[in-house]
Amino acid sequence: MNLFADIRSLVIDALGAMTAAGQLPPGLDMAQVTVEPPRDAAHGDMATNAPMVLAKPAAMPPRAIADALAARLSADPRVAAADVAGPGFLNLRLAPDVWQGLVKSALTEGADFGRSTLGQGSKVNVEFVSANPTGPMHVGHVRGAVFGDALARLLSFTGHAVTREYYINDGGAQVDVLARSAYERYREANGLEPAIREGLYPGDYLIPVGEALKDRFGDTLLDKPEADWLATVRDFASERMMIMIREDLALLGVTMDVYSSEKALYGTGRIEAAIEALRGMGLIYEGTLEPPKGKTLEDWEPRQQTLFRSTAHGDDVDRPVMKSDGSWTYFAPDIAYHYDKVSRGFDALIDIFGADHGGYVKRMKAAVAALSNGRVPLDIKLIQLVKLWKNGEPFKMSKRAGTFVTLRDVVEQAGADVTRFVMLTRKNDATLDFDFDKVLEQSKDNPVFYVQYANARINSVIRKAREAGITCDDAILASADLALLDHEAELAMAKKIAEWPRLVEIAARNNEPHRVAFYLYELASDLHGLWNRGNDDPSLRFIQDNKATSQAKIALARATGVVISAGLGILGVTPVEEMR
RNA sequence: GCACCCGUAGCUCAGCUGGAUAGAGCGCUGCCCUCCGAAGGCAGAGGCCACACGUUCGAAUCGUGUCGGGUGCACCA
Repeated sequence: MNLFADIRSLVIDALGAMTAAGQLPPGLDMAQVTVEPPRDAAHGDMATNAPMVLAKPAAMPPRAIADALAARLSADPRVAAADVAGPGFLNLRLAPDVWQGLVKSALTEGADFGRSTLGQGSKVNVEFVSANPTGPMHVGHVRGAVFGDALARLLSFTGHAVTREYYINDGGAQVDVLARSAYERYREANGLEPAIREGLYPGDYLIPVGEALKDRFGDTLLDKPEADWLATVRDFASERMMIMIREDLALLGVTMDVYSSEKALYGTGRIEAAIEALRGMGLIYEGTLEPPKGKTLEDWEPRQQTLFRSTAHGDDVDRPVMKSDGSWTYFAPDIAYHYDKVSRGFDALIDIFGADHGGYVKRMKAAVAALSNGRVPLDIKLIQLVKLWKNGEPFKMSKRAGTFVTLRDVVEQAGADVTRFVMLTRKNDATLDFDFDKVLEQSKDNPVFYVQYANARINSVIRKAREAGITCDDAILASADLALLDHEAELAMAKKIAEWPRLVEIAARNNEPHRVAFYLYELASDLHGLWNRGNDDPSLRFIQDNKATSQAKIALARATGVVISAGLGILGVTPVEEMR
């Protein structure tokens, strides 16, 4: 149930009736008509801009439209008052039983309250993490993983058919480096001195890989030229790395539906097919790029290459798909991979990249636009850096080669729930401070705690009420006499709950899960406020002497809890029942 | 030089598809527990929404330009 959508329908219907009655000219476009909460609650419960957006096309003064519309809306029992304000705002005040009914809806719909059909079952592919399989996940990956997972949950909740996908970058030079690094650990496992040269991965995490190589191959790979073992060790090691990465993701509570391999694209003709598809559109040509301006490259020389005319779809310069030696650039398999996603029938693609890949956005969008004939939108969300803090100072990665702050470090220190929530308390394109001390603090400084505390208080009320012999099952609460919820503070709480379905849709439309985190904070704040008003005014306490009154008030608390649980569910955070 | 992101209270940040007197937390001042968890709440002070012009009935929001900060810029992924 989305009350804002319901009232918007009411407004649209009223406008239609006005048109039929000759009060408005026919053929007006109602798409711009909105119903939203006014900025100031004193203005009413909902406001519509209809008179103002229709004034010009209807060639009528906004107040005239507003007056007529107000008269019609007032006839609906849900509308307690319709006031024209300012230049032509129409402020609606809804009857208390609308809000009381909303509390009931939240209880009967439970975990489905706020669920939306916005996506209409459209198939959305969310590609995220996609870390190179060369080592454990580090802190830089965590935010992208959390964001992608929360976005996937949000889109599922709003009626999209979501596929979570990980693109394994196992086709480039970095997996060869991995292989050479693992080979040295293999030599070490065989009792030889490893030569961890400059440019190899020195991390300890490869020691067990070396031992596993020894278990599998004994000493048969020793003293052989690289060409004999490189492919074998590379496959073995990158497979090991992926196992480790999956374990890391599991620590965060992130799972993938599909893992796609870059390497698997080579030798299958799929890269060639994608490039040929573009060539068929006249978007592939042989040419030479200009040197970048304003930046002197000492070794720059003109090169004849195979280029993708990405400028035809909004990019700044054309991009090479093939190196001058005839091998593919990294961009070519990426094109093929996105071509594959398009041909799998997705209606929309979302890529989640680190902010350092910003320069890659236009060309990727150009490729998808071309390959899908503009049918499939690609949204690329760039995830900004996370700055770690500890003891009041920046927490630096150690300079010691190979020791960096891993995902595991973060999760073990802060916990998955806290990590996830905090990572989502900022827009994806703003840098985020992650303070190890603060995130574990039990105070309202810490938004995770604050929201969890609200939920714990709700559960505490229900516990106490049950001890007092009051039945508190959702079904019972939903059928309580909610007309007893008539205090302005209680109705305000219900109004905040009513915003949830609307908020979810806004967040989903913009691919912005952080809005959920901010909303939950506000919801928790309202709950804490209501709770404390019970100190001054005993009639606002949730548990009363009268059983029926108690149930009505507990129903409100429980409805709040339903939304907190649903919201935390989208963020992938477990609601706590009790604070410890 | 070009592209992308950002510029909102002392600090850290929200702000929807343009809407009314621009919000929250921290910090500062002062209050509230014989009362469901004070791990909380209430109130106050604090703003040229970087700047200029433009579009509009209306701009923090859209457009152009300037200034300031970040990031990325040929066959590395």
